[in-house]
Amino acid sequence: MLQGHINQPAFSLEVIILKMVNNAIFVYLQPESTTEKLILPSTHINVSVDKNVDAAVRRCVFERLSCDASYIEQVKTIGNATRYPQKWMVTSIYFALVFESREPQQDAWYPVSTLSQYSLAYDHLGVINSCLKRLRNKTQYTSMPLHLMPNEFTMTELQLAYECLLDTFLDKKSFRRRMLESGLLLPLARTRRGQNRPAQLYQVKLGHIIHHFSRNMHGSVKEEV
Amino acid sequence: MLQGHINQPAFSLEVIILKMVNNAIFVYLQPESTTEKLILPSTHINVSVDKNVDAAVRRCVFERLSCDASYIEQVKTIGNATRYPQKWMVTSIYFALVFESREPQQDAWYPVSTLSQYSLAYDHLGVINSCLKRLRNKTQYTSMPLHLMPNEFTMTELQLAYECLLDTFLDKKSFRRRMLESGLLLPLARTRRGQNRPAQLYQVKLGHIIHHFSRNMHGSVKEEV
DNA sequence: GCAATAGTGTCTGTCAGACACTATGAC
DNA sequence: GTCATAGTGTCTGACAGACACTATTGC
Repeated sequence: MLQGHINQPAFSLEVIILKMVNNAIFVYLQPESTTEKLILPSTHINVSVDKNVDAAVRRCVFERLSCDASYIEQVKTIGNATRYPQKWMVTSIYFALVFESREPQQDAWYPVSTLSQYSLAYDHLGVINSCLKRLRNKTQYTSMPLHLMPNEFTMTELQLAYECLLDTFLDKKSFRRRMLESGLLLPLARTRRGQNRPAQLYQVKLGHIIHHFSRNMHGSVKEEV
Repeated sequence: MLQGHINQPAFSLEVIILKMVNNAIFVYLQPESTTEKLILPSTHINVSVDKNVDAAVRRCVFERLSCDASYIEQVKTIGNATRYPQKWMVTSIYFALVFESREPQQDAWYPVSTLSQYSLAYDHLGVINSCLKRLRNKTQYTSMPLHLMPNEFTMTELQLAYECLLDTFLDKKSFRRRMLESGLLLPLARTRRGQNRPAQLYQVKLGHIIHHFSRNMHGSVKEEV
């Protein structure tokens, strides 16, 4: 294992890679080699390859998924002597949103709603939960969930993404109004056809990073089933 | 200078210490020993003293001001090979809000509005500005400025703090409504007397960290003078 | 009384929530 | 026609902004 200078902490990165498939959020985890417990993908800075920390995070994602993250955000940097045994370690935690349409089958994707059923190493369950909390918070007042969407999507699909993150129902009219008036979406000349009225397809406008709405969105609580 | 392992970046902390005196924000800066340019206070983790990164930040503040920070927040962690010459360095940037009533005279406090007149080392001016931008953003929808206040304060003093951070005028009625309805303030049995009607004194309720309002506050633009 | 600042009453505007409504496709 | 989902019209309620008003002190 890499070690820092004797008097200096080592530095590592951990990435919470999230994707959404069929209105459920999945996180990418891998078994720890010795204990078989699940851990977050992690890497160290490779000073001869990585231009900066963000680049190292994107490398970490690409090495595992062979696809680029739509969005990465630094959540926090934790550093103490106790998180990992016998080592004063500083770790920057990131989340990475990716769009990947493949079904999250037997491989390394776990639905975040059922994480407590698995055995996660260290404090990784807590770290994931605090990041999800942040993502959910930001979903209330930003356009962040746009980064979980495919290239083309309908308004209903976007609304389902928001609803899945917030775990509430949103009103269709309010949601459309908010999104359309934000000017973030580009209506395409195409529609998605089904057994019903065709739905307008949208794209995220070029250059979008994140939009901060001036009011929060709450929605109505989903009933317990 | 402390160095990380040959293949690992070194880790450091930089702290933007802010205080408010007479409705102006001041930042604590110190001259770099060799160039006399101004730099942010900075420290390295001392693995035998610091319990965690936050503790190291508080130590950094205390060593310089002999007082505790009211609030610290990690802004971001920057890491690359170019910010400091010849060294792949990872740095966590924090801001620390302190209340200190002493006049910011000849010593190390600089009004943030005039920083461009001074010569700051490296990218420190940019780092300070991006942190201030964040503080200003959060001032629009959180109770963060409460941490810049003394133990007891009037509603008008609090409003002036918000106005100074946002650089806008706020409506007195809306501001009072928002603050009082938030339930964050404890009215004291005391008033501040002057040449006018005495003003109710308030204290921040115990346990307050930060409150997120459901709408932004904008205010009206201050006229150019 | 006046000056100064504290604090209120109340109207408007904006936007989220609610929810009934219409529109357009497949069949 | 029916069913299904897309999309609209329009009212309400919460809360920020505007601004004129009253209240309480020192002098």
